[in-house]
Amino acid sequence: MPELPEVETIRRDLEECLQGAEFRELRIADPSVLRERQVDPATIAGRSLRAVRRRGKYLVLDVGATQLVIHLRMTGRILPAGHAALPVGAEAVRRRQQFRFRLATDRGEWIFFDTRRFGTLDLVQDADAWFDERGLAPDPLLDQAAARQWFLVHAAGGRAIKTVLLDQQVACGVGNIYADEALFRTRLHPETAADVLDYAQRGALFSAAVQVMKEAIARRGTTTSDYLDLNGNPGVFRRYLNVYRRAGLNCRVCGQPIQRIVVSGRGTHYCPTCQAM
DNA sequence: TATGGCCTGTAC
DNA sequence: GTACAGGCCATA
Repeated sequence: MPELPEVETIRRDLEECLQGAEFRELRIADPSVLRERQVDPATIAGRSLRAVRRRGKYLVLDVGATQLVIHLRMTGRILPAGHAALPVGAEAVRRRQQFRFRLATDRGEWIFFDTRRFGTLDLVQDADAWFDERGLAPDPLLDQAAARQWFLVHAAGGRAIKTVLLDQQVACGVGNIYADEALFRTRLHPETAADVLDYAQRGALFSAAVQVMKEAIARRGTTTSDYLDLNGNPGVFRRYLNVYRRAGLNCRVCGQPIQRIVVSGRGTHYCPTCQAM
């Protein structure tokens, strides 16, 4: 599922192929994709793409007065129209709602394809203000010092540290894969209460999260099942994972089997020896 | 602060 | 047939 490294990979590719492109049409095929509508979708026609930005797991297409805020959630993909990974024929008809919106430009057409239809599109005037209103944390890569300070202050309370790490108001961009990996690297048990950690431990956890996400970007992200980049290719960071979806396999550090538990409703993977409570 | 709902494809 | 994948939001 796309987390910060996967979204950043898509952002870079989009920037490379679409920066300066002129938009012709934004066609909403599945109305449920569109949440916030501060701007009429018709107004993007004839405008050119100024920049492609990202904050956490949100992608932002900046068209001047309009900002298209895209969230891929679990199964969202952005692919060129006609790509082999898209269903065709009767299958495409059956799954037409999964073609959630289309973006036609003078450089071709792109499809937001989303099997489970959890993804969202918000049309807003000022994406950063919109994120701030929702309490989203600063981006840990774009604004590392501010995000670190924010994390030190907000990673508190009696919640499990894994839950806190997944809270986008505390550390934005971290999802289930990189939360488990950052906790492993910091040798923290995922159910440790956040407020028993001192500032040094919180800082180390933040650094581990940033580090593992940077390494993942260098490998174009992690594909476990659904994620594909803009060209339809998977990310290859999966082979460097230490714990995520490795339950029953041996820990690469101590050789003991990796365990799977559920923490706030999510599959959580850790080494009981390296990450003793 | 914790849970259920949103969704559908895949694996047992 | 059932469990599971899980980011985010609404609700209790």
